[in-house]
Amino acid sequence: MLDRSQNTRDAILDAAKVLIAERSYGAVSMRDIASAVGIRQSAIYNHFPSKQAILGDLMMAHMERLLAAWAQVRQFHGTAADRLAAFARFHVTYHVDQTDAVFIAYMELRSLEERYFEAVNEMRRRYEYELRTILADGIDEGGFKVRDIAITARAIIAMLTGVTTWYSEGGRLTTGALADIYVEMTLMSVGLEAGAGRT
Amino acid sequence: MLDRSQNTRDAILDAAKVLIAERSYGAVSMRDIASAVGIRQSAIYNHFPSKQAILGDLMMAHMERLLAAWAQVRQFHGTAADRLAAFARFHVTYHVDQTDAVFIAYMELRSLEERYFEAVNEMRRRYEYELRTILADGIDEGGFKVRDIAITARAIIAMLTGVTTWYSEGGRLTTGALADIYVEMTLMSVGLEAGAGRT
DNA sequence: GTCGTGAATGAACGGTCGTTCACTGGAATG
DNA sequence: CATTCCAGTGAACGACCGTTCATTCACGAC
Repeated sequence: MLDRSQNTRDAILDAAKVLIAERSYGAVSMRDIASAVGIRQSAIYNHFPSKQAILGDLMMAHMERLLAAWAQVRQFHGTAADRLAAFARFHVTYHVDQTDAVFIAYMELRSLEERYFEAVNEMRRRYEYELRTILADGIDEGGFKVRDIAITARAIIAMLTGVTTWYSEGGRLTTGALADIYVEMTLMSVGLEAGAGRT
Repeated sequence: MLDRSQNTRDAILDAAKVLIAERSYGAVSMRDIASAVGIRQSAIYNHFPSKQAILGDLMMAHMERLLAAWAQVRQFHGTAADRLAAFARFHVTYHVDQTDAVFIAYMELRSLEERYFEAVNEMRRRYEYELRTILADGIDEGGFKVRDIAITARAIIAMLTGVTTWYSEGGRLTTGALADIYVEMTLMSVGLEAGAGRT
């Protein structure tokens, strides 16, 4: 049965995600992961060829899901301000639900062997490029005050991603209210008035 | 002679800082650190009681230096916009020269045993409080558009600290020009016009 | 009912981990 | 010159690491 195999595989990925986010890749052993799943460590090798492959799979899957989710949300029409607001809202709301995966993606890049590293980095570039395009359009349309597209894009992504380092589910704000604040700060950070970007 | 001991101790801290930033705490062994210093692993125990103590010392020292450096720069006079600009400029220029230490401080918090963790976290809170005070003053004076002081403070710090994840010394921008861009984005992110904050 | 498939097991491998300890040797002190 | 001091050594410790492998066992297909 394919399902049984897939279930175990997913359980391994889930357990690894939580454990690695908690303790870091180097501090989590195959025995830890196996024990969290309820199997012996040797059984993991029926699903993954190595510990590295688990980390690689985790990070590749995370970036692929991120790009796919954004592709479903992005709009090519509307003003650059609207699209920037949409990007900021998407980034915050998507990341807030995936703090473990985000943490690993930003933290364990250096633990990745080169073949995985290159692929993950390429996807990060593609994602950043989406924001750069919006910024460039906003400058062309006028209205955006951006001194350096590359730095501004990274600054915005760093600001938005920062939410994952302190957000906890039981907080005083709903995800929507939280996103509102970040959207407004993002718009203002490129010189737009608060309230621009109606999305 | 106290000097010889102190030199070795500092060399251990320096080597550990570079190695841990490169590979993460869990992936660096006492043998790695000792070999980078040019001694055997057992000699480290003449200077530190444990591997944890090295990490703890590294992070405590980093936060203490950060707070001390800010204390030397901060001004109590001037408008809130000026002080916000000064904070942003300080944060970027200070962190750009210490990417290893910053990386470790934000990355290996979870690797810290509780007694170190609490102390380091308390210093982080103190630093964040400095920014919160400026934001609160800016709201009182009028001119700052801030919806939530706590979130805005964290968003700004995340944005500014992000510089350490991609900055490399041979880049196309001088530190000053880089800081200019971040200062402007910070000011705009709280609703000030570009060019406010003359520092 | 037999067979093939593949997930899971448990023991074992060579290696590395953090840490300990009896020791050595050279410099500082009297 | 004799003594104290301590950074540094090298071997060893028990534990744990990622990985391998012969084996077991439950299952769906014929």
